[in-house]
Amino acid sequence: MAESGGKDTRERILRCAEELFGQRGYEAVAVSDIAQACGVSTALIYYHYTDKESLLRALVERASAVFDVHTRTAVEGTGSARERLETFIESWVRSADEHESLLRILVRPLTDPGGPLSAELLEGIGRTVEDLAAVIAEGVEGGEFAPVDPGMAAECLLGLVNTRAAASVLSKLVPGEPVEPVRANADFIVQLFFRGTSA
Amino acid sequence: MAESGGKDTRERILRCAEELFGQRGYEAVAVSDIAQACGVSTALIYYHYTDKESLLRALVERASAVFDVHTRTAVEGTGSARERLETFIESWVRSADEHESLLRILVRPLTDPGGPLSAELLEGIGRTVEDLAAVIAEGVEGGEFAPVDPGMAAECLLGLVNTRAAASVLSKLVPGEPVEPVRANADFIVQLFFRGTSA
DNA sequence: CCCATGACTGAACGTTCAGTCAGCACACAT
DNA sequence: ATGTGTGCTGACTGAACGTTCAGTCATGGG
Repeated sequence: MAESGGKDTRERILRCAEELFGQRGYEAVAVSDIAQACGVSTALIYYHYTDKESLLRALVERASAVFDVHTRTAVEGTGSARERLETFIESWVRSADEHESLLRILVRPLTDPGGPLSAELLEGIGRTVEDLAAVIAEGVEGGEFAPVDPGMAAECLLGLVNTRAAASVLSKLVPGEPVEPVRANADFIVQLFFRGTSA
Repeated sequence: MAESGGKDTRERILRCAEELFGQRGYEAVAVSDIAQACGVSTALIYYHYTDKESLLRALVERASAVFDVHTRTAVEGTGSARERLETFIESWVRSADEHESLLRILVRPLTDPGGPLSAELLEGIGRTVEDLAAVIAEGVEGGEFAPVDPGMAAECLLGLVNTRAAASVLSKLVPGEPVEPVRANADFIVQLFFRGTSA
C-alpha cells in the first residue's frame, strides 16, 4: 500500500482532463474545472503538471500512441493494400469509438487552427495522410485500385474515418440522429471507399 | 456622402471578425483583436453589435445562407439523384474554397462541442445530413444506388466535402502538403463517392 | 522521537478580456 | 447660434482564469 496516492491521482487528473477537454474543448475548460471534476485542489494539478498545456501534451502523446499504431501496421504490415487499408479502417473506427475524447483532441486543429499545439497536431495528421497515401499508391501501382491520386484518396479516407467521431458528436447533441453500431460504420466506410455507391 | 460610415464600418467589422474567427477560432480571438484588425476602437464594436456572440451569430447566418442553398437545390431540384448530388458536391466544394473561414465556423462544433452556438450549429448540420439522406434514399429506391444506408451515406458525403476545408488547413500549416485545385478535388470526391476506388 | 519527504490545500496575485460609460466631433435641422 | 442625433473613442471596471506560494498533514527511515 503506502505511497500509492501519488501516481494514482496523477492518472486520475489526466483522465478528468481527457474527458473535459474532449467534451468542451481545451479553452472552454478551466484548470479549476478539472480540479473540481476529480475532487482535488487546483494547486495539486500544478504539483503534478507544470502547465495547463502540459496536461494537453500528455493527452496528445497518449492519443498518438493509440492511433498511430493503426497507421504503422497499415504501412508495415503484409497482405494486399486493400486488406491493410480495411484493417486500418476497422481498427481506427474501433479506437475512435473507445477513445472518442482523445480523437477529438487530435483532430481539433482541423477546424480550429490557432489553438494550443495545433502545429504539432497538424504535422501528425500530415504524416498519417502521407503514410496512407503510400499504401494507396502501392495499391494503384499493383493494379488493385483505379489510378486515383493517392494523396487525395488518403485525405478522403482519413476524412471518412474521422466522420465517425463527428457523427458521435452529432448523435449525442441532435435528438433525431441515431447512434450507429461501430461495426456497421466501419463496414460502411470500407464499402464506400472501395466500391462507392454504385448499384 | 455624409453618414455612409455607419453601415460601412459595420460590415468591415464583420469581415474582420470572419477572418480572425476562421483563422484562430472564436475563443482565441479577443474583441480588441478584431478592433485592431480593422483600425477601430473596441467600444465601436459594442456600438454596432450587442455581444461578442452576436458577431458570431451574424457570421453563422451569413454562412448558413451560403451553404444551405446547395442542400436545398439538391433536395428540391430536378434530375436524377446522382446528378443532384454531383452538383451538390461541386458547388459545396467551390463555396468551401471561397468561404473557407465561414465553413470552418459552421463545422467547428464537430470537433469542439461546448463552444458558443454549438447546439444551433449541430442542429443545422443534422438538418443538412437529413436532407442529403433524403436524396440518397430516393436514389436507392430508384435503383440508382446500391442499397446503402442513406443516413450513413449522407454523413460520409458531408464528411468528404468538408475534408476540403480541413485539407486547406493542413496544406497551409504543414510544409509538404500541396494545395489541390478546387475542380480536381470536387471531381475526386464525386468519383470516390459514386464509384469508390475499385479498378 | 524527530526530521525529511511527498501529497496536498487555501488564499492570493497578475493578467487578460468582455463589456460599460461619459463625452467628443461632426452633420443637419431649426 | 442652438439643439439633436449618429458615429465614434479613451479610459475604465468586474470577473475569470492561469499560476504561485506559504504552509498543513501523513508517513516512513534513522
